[in-house]
Amino acid sequence: FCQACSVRNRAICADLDDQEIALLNKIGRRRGLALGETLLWQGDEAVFVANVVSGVLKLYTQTIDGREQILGLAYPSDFLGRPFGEVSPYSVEALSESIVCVFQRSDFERFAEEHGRLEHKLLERTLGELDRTRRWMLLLGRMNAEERLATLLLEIASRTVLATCENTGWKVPDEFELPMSRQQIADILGLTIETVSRQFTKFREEGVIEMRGRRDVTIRKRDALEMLAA
Amino acid sequence: FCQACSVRNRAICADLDDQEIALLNKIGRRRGLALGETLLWQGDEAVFVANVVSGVLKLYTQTIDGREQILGLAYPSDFLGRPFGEVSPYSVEALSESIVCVFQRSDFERFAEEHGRLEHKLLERTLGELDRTRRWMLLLGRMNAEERLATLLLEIASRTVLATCENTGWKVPDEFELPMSRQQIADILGLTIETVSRQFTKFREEGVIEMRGRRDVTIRKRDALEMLAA
DNA sequence: CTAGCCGTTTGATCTGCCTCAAAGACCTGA
DNA sequence: TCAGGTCTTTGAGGCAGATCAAACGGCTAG
Repeated sequence: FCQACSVRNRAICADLDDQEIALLNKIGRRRGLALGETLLWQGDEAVFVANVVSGVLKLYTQTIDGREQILGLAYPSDFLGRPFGEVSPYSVEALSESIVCVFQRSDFERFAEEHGRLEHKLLERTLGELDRTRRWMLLLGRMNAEERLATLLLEIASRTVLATCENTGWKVPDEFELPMSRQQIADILGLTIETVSRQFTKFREEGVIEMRGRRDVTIRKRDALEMLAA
Repeated sequence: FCQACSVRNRAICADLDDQEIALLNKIGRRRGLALGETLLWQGDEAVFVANVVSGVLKLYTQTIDGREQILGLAYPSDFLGRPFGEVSPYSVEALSESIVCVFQRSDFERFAEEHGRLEHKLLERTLGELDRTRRWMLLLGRMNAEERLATLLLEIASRTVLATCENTGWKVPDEFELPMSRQQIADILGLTIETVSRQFTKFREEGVIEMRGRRDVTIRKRDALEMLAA
C-alpha cells in the first residue's frame, strides 16, 4: 500500500493527496527483483516505468562489441523508465535484492496528464538527474583514475545516507558498503577493473580509506578525497 | 513577437494557444548574443531561463585547474537554464552570433505552474536531453578517439538539418559547417586538440570526409562513420 | 578440512593519447 | 600586399591506463 510505502514522502508521489494516492495505488504494483535480475532492456519497447522502493539498481548501455558503460545508479525513491518515449534507451539491472513499484507506461502517462503535481515532481526529478548526469560527464571526459574513484566514493557515501537514514539528521557517514563489484565500479568510471583495483590499493596504503573485506569501506581522510574530487 | 517566432512550433511553447502565448510574450524578451558572449555562469544564481531562437551555444563546466568539458550544444528551439534550482549548474556561451528568448526564472516558474501544457513540453524536452546526455557518457567512457569524432560528425550533421531546414523533408545533409573550433571539439569529446586534428587528417586521407577550409565538412563515406559510431 | 570456483590483486609489458615543440595555414587590418 | 595574430597541423617522445598473465583470497559444497 502506498500509505505505508517507505518512499512515500520522497518519491514523485510525495505531493499527491490521499485520494490521488488511492488512484495511483490501483494502477501500480510491487515487484521484487533478485540480485542480477533485469527490469528493463535497452532497445525494448518501453512498457514499464517504476519507482525504486528498496535496493540499488544500475542503468547501463553497451556497445556492439560488449563494452559496457554504467549511466547511473538508482536508489530508493528514484524513478526508472522512459515516459513519453517508445523504446527504453538503457537497460536496468538490480545490483542487490530490490523492490520496485511498477506501472504500465500508458497508465502512468494518463495519470500524469490528469495530475499536474505528479508531472511537476517528475520534472524536478528529471532536471536533477540531468544535472547529476552532466556532472558525471566531467568525470568521464577530464578526470584521471585517482580523481574518478575519489568522486565515486564520496558520491556513494552521500547517496547511501540519503537512501537509508531519511531523518536521522544530515550527517554523511564515513562507513558504507559498496553496492557493486570491482568490474561494475570500472564500468561506472570508464576504467578497467585492474586500474580500479590499483587505485583502491593506493588509497588504502595512503590511509585515505580503510577496508574490511572487499565491500566495506571507511573513509579516513575525507578532505583528501574531496580535494581530488573537486 | 512569439507569433512570428521561427521556433514557435518546435520550442516548449509549441502547444500553447494564442491567449497563453500572449501572456508568455509579456514576460519574455529577446536578447542577442555575440560570438563568445556568455549567457549563464556556472555557480551563479539561476536568474534566467531561455529558449534558443537562432545560433548555436555550448553548455560547459570546468575543473578548478581549468580543464573544460562541454556538456552539450544548444540549437534553435532548445531550452536553456535551470528551472526550480537555485544556482546554474553550468555555463552557457554562444558559439555563433545568437538570439535567445529570455525569461526571469521566477516569472517562468509561475507561468509553468499555471499552464500544465508548458510544463509537459518542458518535461518531454528534459527527458530527451537526459537520453542524449546519457548516450554521450558511453562515448566519453568507452570510445576511442576515432569513434568519438565519427559520432560527433554524425550528430552535428543531423542536428544541423533539424535546426535549419524545418520542413524541407527529412534528408540529413552530408555537407555542413562545424559550429566550433578544434579546441571546442576536443572539449566536447574529452580529447586534446592535437588528437582531434590528427583524426580529422586521418578521415580526410581515408576519403571518409572532405573539407573545404577548416569548418566546412562533407561526408563522403557515411557508412564508415556509422560503423564507427555504433 | 579441502577442492574448486570466482572475484580481486599484483606484476610486466604495451599502446593510444597526451604533452611539448615547432612549423604551417588562415584571417584581419594597415 | 604584407605583418602579425590566432588557430591548426605535424612531429617526437613520454606516460597513464589498457592489456595480458598469473597469483591470491574468500566462499561454498562435498
